[in-house]
Amino acid sequence: MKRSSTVDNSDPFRPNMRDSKEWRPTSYRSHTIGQVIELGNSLVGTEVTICGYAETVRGRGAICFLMLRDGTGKIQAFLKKDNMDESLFDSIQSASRESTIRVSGIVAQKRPPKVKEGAPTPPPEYEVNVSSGEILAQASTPLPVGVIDDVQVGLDIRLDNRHLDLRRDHVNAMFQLRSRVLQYGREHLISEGFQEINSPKIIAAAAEGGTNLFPMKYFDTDAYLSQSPQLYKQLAILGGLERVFEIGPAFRAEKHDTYRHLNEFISFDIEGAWMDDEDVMGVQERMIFHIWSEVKKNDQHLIDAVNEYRISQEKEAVVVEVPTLPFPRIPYCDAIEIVKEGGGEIEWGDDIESHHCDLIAAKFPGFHFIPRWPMSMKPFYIHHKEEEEGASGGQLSRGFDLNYGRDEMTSGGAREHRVDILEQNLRNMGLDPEEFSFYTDGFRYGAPPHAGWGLGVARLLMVLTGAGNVREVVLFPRDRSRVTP
RNA sequence: GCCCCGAUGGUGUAGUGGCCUAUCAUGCAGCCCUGUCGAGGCUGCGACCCGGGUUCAAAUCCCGGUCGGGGCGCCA
Repeated sequence: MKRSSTVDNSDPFRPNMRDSKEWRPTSYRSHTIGQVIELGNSLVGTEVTICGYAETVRGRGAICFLMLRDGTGKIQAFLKKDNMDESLFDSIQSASRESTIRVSGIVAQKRPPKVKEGAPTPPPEYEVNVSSGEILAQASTPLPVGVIDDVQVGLDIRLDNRHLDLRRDHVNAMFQLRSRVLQYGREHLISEGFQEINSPKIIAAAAEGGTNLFPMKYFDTDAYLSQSPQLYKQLAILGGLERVFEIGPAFRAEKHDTYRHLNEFISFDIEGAWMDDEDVMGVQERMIFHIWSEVKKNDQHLIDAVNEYRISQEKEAVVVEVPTLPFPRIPYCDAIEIVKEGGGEIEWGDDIESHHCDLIAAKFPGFHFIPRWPMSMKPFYIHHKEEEEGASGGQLSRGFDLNYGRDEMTSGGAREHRVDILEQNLRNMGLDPEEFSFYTDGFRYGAPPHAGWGLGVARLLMVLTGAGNVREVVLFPRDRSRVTP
């Protein structure tokens, strides 16, 4: 992982939004703005061509300051009427904010700003003394939502104008973090021998029962959008792929409307042969440890961009605290006791609801696993051992959840590999094994014991970025009332 | 599916029956300023969600609708 460690992130003009050192020139620009910032002094005196959005255009008369921003950073372009074509100068000077502009000129060290007496001298900054340029596309006015305006915009309006919302530093940073989280997660799983697969999203039958599926027409037959890759990743394991993962969409036609639910979401799934629930909990905690460690090591500038906004909103800054391994395991039976001790009304066999999770989170504020749920509360494909029973005699399962605070991140478990028990589980849950023959047939010819989990990517990002709503960390969220943009 | 709440310029807000030809900020338009950097100064523009009702009088009260917010259930 390459990363410049010399960049001063405290400087607002050097947000270092992306590591752009290796980007090649394109037809439109010789350098990214991030490169001009990072290379700084070594570029002084050389001509560069940069492109970006006009964040501000200041000054009237014979000089003009154009703050240009691209996806890698921001830099000031300095325009002087004497140094360039007069009509071009006039048109850039009167360009609307967020117009895209290309400028060419010599890199120079900026004149230092006036500082208060006794204040430290800021580090040197660079600018481009423009000699030529071009307005690539003029932005309409007024902007439907401000990019740098000092007003709070509601989430709904922001999502209607996501293309502009994304131009805001902290929003952009959150999506860069999302990409990093997926990258580090992949890296880790590949290092443990997992291979990436893609399962079908158009399916014929109810995959697991339970949640509602979106129906669709597949030519002349009825089909559904997949609610989970669960059964297909198991089939991949039965086929000898040993360790697989998939990062893909899942669709649920539930009419929920909360900060943590969407009707389309990205599920980060794994499945591994010859593994049980403990084994895959280990994979998960190591993967989260790796993600957090790498973000802390490489991406503090992105966290800083998020925090700069949070502080302006008088919210607490987020801190990337790498969790210690192993994560606490709080078996379901113990969790019930904790809820009871905390004054919650709950009995063995009840689901642990959000307000119950608050009581557990008071004792275990970070990531924690809740293994060994009652079999009756888990899907048919979850494995159980007959001899494992709860305090009141109910059958336990090898299913687990991973929670952070009050929120569930993951659901997983050891899978049932014994076909006769699998079919009995289906019947116990009121499902017809015949309808699942595409799945159960996979178990008839020798099946390895296996285990896996599914992780909600946006929920994990909520923890990392402090976002209070999954919609913040999903580009174009799909919820009960939103299918556009 | 259940419960609670809300809707005022492009954006975010103040306004709980007459003081509203509606507040403030931001924005936008224009002018002034030859190195700004949260630029500054001046002038102007722009709004009461829709439909019905109560009242001498409705942004304000009532009913319906639409859209949105919060909580719950369910889940990842």
